[in-house]
Amino acid sequence: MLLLKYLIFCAKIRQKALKGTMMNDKNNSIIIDDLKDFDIRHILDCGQIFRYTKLDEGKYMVFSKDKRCVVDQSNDKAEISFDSEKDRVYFWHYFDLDTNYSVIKSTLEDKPLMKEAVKYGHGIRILNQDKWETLISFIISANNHIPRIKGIIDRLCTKLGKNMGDYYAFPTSEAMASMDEDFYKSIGAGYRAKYLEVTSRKIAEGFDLDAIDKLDGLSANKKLCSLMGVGSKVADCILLFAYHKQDVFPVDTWIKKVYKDITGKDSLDIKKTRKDLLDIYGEDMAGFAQQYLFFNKREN
DNA sequence: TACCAGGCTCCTT
DNA sequence: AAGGAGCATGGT
Repeated sequence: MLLLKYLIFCAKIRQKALKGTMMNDKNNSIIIDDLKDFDIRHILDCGQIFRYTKLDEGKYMVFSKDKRCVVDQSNDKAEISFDSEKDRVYFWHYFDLDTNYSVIKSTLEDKPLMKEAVKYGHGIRILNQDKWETLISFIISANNHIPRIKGIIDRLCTKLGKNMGDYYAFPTSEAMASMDEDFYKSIGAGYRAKYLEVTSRKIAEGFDLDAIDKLDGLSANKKLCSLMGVGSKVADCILLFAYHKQDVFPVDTWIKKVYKDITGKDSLDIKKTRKDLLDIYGEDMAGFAQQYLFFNKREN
C-alpha cells in the first residue's frame, strides 16, 4: 500500500513538468514559457555548478562535459540555446525538465524553514550533471571559496580539456590521470592536488562510477568515500548533483547554521546532523530541501 | 590583517 | 570509534 502510494507520487512528479513548455527545433533551443519553477540565476548560483559565466543580466553560458549552452531569461520566458540539435535531449535532461518542481515545493512547504526557503529560491532546479565532472569539481570544493573553486576548474579545463573552438571541454579521466600532483598545484588546487592525482588515476583505471547508481544513499556515500579527497559531505554533493539521489543531505558550514536555526542546538556531530535532517525532510525529497535551504541561508 | 571557505586525511587516544 | 591538528590558497 505504501509502495503503491509512493509509485503514484513518483509518477506525479515525473509527469510533464512545465506546462506549456514549447519545443523549438528551428533555432536549436528549448523555450520555457512558464517561469514559476525556473530561474536561471537560482539554478546556477545555488552552489551545484561552478562552470558558467554571466554574459548579461539574466543571460548565462553554461558548460557541461564537452558541451555548452546559452540560457537567456527575460521577464516571461527563458530560452536554452545549444550549438547542435543533437544536444537537445542532453540539455532537456540536464535541466531536469521532466520533473515537476511545483509538486516538490508544495510537498515540502510545511516542513521547518521551507516556506521562506522555497519562496526565495523558487526557481531552483537540481541539474543532472556528469558524474566524473561532479566528482572532480567537488573534490576541489572542499574547504574552499566558491569564486576560487571556479578559478581552479577553469584553469583545469583550459590546460587539460579538449579545445572546442571558443571554449574548452572538461578534461577526461585519462587526461587527468596523465598529470601529477605538481601540475594540480600549479593551477592552484593547493593541498587537494594529491587527491586529484590519485582519484583521477583510480577512475581511469576502471573504478565504475555508473555502478553506484543502483545503491541507496548511505551505501553509495560509503563507496564514494573510498576515493581519496572524497569525504561524506563531498560524496553527498556528488550523489545529489550527478546521481540525483534524494536520500542524502550535504552538511557544510551553511547547513550547520540552518541546523541551529531549526533545533536550537549546535551541529557538533556531522553524522547525527545528516541523519536528523534526513528524518525531518524525508528520504524522498531531502536533497531538494537541502538545496533550497542552502541557497536561502547563503544569500540572506 | 585575520578569518573563513559547499572538509579531508592522518595521527592519537 | 572518536577527536583534533594540519592543511594551500585567495576572497572579504
